[in-house]
Amino acid sequence: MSDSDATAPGDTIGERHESTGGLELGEYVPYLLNRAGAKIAAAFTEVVRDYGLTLPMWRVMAVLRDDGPSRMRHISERTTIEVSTLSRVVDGLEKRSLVVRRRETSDARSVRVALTQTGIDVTDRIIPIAKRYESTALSDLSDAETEQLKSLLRRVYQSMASLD
Amino acid sequence: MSDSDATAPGDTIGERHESTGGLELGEYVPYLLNRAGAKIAAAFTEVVRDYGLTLPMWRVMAVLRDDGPSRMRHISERTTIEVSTLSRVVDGLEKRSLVVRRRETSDARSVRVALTQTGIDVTDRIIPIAKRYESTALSDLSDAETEQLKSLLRRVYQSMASLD
DNA sequence: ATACAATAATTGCAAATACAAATAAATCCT
DNA sequence: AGGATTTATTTGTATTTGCAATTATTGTAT
Repeated sequence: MSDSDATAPGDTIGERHESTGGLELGEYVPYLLNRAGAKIAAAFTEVVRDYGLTLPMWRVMAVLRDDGPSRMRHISERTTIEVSTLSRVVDGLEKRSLVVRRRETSDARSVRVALTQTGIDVTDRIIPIAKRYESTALSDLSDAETEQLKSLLRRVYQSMASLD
Repeated sequence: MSDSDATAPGDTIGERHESTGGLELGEYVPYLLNRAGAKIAAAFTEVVRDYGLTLPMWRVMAVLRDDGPSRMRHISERTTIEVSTLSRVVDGLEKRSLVVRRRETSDARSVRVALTQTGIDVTDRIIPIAKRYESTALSDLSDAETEQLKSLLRRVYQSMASLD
């Protein structure tokens, strides 16, 4: 399939830089990745807003539901939210009684964040919607292609993660 | 790697639900997408900082290099940067003499943003670095797999874009 | 044990961001 | 043509973010 790029070749104004210079964004993986991710994020931001949540809040909750009570550092790594930012996101969740912070007994520097029952309930109410959105995103892909995509994304992540 | 997995099973608040409940983040495409994108973005943020640029600034410049002089609306769509935010990003680029704003002659509501010669030069100096980072991200993938990934990402984007 | 570096989380603060309102110009309608 | 409507962009403002500094605790070396 030829690329369905929105770039009209016969643009009237301004010179184009077709063959020379450019990055060819339509072929540039970081661009394609960001674009796809941003679209899904934008859509889901609206969903969680109906539950009084921001997207970062939801991401934290999803991680806690999946991994169980966790330390800030762990949540930060899994959500890609900076710890300092995360600290305030958790403030918000705590204020809404969706999570509790508790000092770790084994290491008093650490904090253990856990969903409350309300937090679990809210998360479980949103999860089916999240899955529906995922289905929408993948609606044009066969099951095999979906698995292929997941695998490729994991490998790209690994390659980048090996840098730090 | 090797996560601190400090999940104590006998916890009172927020039990773990292995097979049930959770979203299985490791299988959840929006998560994988965001994670891979965030890693690349983080890495490249450091690169462009050496050029006195933020990542959004760089994205705008890359679009302008690729598409030629463009309107705000167009740049906003291509970069997924909100127009109001974009307006201030362009302010910054203009202050650095990397772009110029000019009123469109055909439609005086619109603004045409164009790279200056300096802007072109800076962009062209960063592009090879961008390509190197892309190569790193894709270092584990064959050429065929890379093409596959691009195609899948385009199709995911299309499916989401068809919602609005 | 005692000082010294490393780790976990929070907080201060400046910069970046998003939403809504304002401004300005083109298009539509009758 | 003239008033209402839509479109393109900018600005006001409250919120969010990220970096650096701070606090508290643990690990380590002597």
